Amino acid sequence: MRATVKDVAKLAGVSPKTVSNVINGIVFVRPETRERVEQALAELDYVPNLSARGLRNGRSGMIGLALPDLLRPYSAEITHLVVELAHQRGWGVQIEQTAAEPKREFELLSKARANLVDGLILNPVNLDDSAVMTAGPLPAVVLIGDVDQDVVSQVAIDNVGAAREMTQHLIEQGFRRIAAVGTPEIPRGASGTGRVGGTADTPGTAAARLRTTGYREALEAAGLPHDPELEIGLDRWSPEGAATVVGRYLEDHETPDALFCFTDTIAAGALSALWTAGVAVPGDCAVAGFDNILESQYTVPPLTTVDFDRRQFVQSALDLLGERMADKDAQPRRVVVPHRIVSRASTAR
Amino acid sequence: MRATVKDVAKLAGVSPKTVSNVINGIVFVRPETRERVEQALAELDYVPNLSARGLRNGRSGMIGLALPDLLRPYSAEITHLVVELAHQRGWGVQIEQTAAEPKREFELLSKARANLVDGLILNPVNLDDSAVMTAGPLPAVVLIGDVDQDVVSQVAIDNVGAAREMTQHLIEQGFRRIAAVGTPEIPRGASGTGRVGGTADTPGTAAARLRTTGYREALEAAGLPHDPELEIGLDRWSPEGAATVVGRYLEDHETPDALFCFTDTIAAGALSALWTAGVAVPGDCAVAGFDNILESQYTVPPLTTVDFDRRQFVQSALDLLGERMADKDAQPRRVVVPHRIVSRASTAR
DNA sequence: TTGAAAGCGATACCAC
DNA sequence: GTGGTATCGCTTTCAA
Repeated sequence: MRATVKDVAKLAGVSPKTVSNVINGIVFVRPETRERVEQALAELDYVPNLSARGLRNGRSGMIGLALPDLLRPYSAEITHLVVELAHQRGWGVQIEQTAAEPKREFELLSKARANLVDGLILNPVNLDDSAVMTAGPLPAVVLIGDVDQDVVSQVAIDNVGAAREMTQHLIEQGFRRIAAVGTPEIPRGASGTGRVGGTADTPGTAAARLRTTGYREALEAAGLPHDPELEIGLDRWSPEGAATVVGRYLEDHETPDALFCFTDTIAAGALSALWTAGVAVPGDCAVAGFDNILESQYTVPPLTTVDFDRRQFVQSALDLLGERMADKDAQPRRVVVPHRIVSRASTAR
Repeated sequence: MRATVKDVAKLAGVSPKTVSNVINGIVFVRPETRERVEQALAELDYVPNLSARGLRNGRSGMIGLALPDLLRPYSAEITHLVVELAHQRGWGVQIEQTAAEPKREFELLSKARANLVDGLILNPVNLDDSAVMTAGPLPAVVLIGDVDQDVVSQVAIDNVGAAREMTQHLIEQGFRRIAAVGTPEIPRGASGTGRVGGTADTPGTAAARLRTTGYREALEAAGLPHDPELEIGLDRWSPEGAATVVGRYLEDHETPDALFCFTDTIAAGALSALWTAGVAVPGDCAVAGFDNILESQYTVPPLTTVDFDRRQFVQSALDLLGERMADKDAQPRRVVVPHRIVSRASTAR
C-alpha cells in the first residue's frame, strides 16, 4: 500500500498537520523538524493522493479543454499551447471533443461542476443551442472563438474584419471572381448544389457566418457583384470535404480567379483539388486560407492566410479562466486578439 | 452550495446508501423508492463529486496520454482517437506533452501513482533514459511506439520492416540514389553537416534508429551502395526543420532520385524545399513519407507513405491498458499493428 | 431492500 | 511551531 501523510507523520514522529505544512510550505516549520519530515517523505516515497486533496480543497488543479474536432492541425496547435501554458501555471489539462454536439458540451459543464476540473476552455461551434446559454450556476468557463454572448469570458479574433481584409487583399491583387469556400451549408433538405448564402437565420457555425459576412462586405465595398454561385458551402471543415466539393465545383463551373478558403485545412483540400484538375496556383487560380497553421508555410505553393498570435490567444484564455477561477463573480471579459494578413506565393500575381 | 448525497437522501426520505444504490444502479431498489430518489436528484440538480468518489474508490476514471510533441498533425490524430475511444469506455483523458524530456515522463508516472489517472499511455522518444525503466511500483502503463523493453505492455508497428519495404518500393520504382531524411542526429559537437549515420550507440530517437536500419537493409538487399551522404539527419521531426535542412542539402549536393522522409511531417517540409528549389516531384525527385496522416492525401503531389490502422493501434493500446488496470499483475503484452505501403503520385514513375 | 456508521487521505481549525 | 481532530462527499461493510 502507498504511504499516506499519517505514515509519514508516524515515521517522522510528528503530526499529520506538520507533514502537510512541510509539503505545502506555507507555514514556517522548524528546520530540524522539516528535515526529519523530508527524510520520511523520501524514505516512504510519498506521493500525495490528489483525489483526497481535491476533495478537501474543492479544487482539482485541472482544467478542461473542449474543441469541436481534435483531428485538425489547428486543434493540435491549440492543444499544444494550452497544455504548455497551463503547465506553467501548475494546471493539468483534460481534453475533450465536442464534435459540435451540444450534448457533449453539457456533459463537460457537468464535469466541471463535479469538481473534476476547476475550469473549462470551450470552443463552441454554434452557441444558439450551446450549453453555456442555459441558465444555472456555471463553473469557470472561457469561450474561445467568435460567438455572440456576454455570459462568460471570451477570447476571439475579429472574424468579420479578418475575412473582409483577406477578400480586400485578393481584390487588391487584381482578382475579381473570388469564391468563398466554407460558407454555411444548409443542414438538411435540398442541398443538391452544396451552396447557400448565409443570412441572419441561416444555420451553420458562427465562424462560417461571420467570415461570410466579411467576405460579402469586402465585395460590396469594392463594388463587385455578389454572386451566390461563388459561395461554396461545406458542411464540415475538413480537407477531404473541401477537396471533394471544390473538385466537383471545378467540373461544372468556370474556374474563379481566387478561392478564399475559410480555414487552412480547407485550403489544403482546395489546393489538392486544383492540382488534380490541372489548374495552376496561383497562375490560373489563387488560393488563400485562414488560421496560418504551421503547415501552411510549407504547402505547394505556400499559402496566403490570416495569422493571429495563437500563443497570446491561448495565454489570454488562461488569464481569463484564472480570473474566473479565483473570483466566481468576476465580470465576464472579452479579449480580441489582433490578426494580420500573411501574403505568400499562393496569391502572388 | 452544491447538493450532496446527504441532501438528496434527506429530501427523498431515505439514507445516503440508497441514493448511492440508485445512482450506481448495481443493487435492486424498490421502484417507488427509486422514483422518489430520482425526483430528489433532479430537483436538487445533483452532480456527484468526482474527487470524493475517486478517493473512496481508488480510481479516478481518467487516463493520461503523454506524447512527445502535441503540435504535430500526427499527435492530433492520436489524441482524437484516444479521446474518442476512451470516451466509449467511460474514461476521461488527461493530456501531457513530454517534449522528449524524461523528466516530464517521471512527473507523469508520479501523477499516475497519485491516483489522478488510473492509467497512462506513454509515447517515449528514447527509452534508454526514460522513466519507465526505473524500478519501483509502476501504475498501469502502455507504451506506444517502438522501443525495446518488456517491462510494460506496448503497441507498436514494425518500424524496421516498414522502412525496409518503403525503401524497397522506391527501388522497385526504379529510383537508385535514395536519401533518408530524419536519420539520427548527433546531439552535440561537430554537427556542421547535419548528417550522421546511426549506429548501435548513436543517440537519437528509437524510431529514427529503427527506420534507418530498415532503410539500410533494403539498400543492402538490393545491392545498392550505402552512401552516408544520403542520410540526412534531423534533430527534430518538424516541417520547418526538414525544409531548412533539405533546402540546404540541395544547394551543395547532387539531387537524389528520391527522398524517403521518416514522417509525413518531414515530407511536407521536404516537398516545400523541393518546390522552392524548383525541383519537380516526382519528375526530378520522388518523395515518400511515413504515417499516412490525413493531410498527406492532399499534399501536392499526394504523398506515398506508410499507412497503419491508427484506430486499431489506439484501440489496442486501450485494450492493453484496460487489462493492466483491471489486473495489476497481468503479463505485459506486446501488440504489433500491421502496416502497408500506400503509393501515390509523389513517387510515380 | 434499506439504514447506520466507518473510513478513503489530505487539510484547516483550534488548542497548547 | 506543532498536535489533535473534524471534515470534505461518497461508498460500503454490517445489521436490521
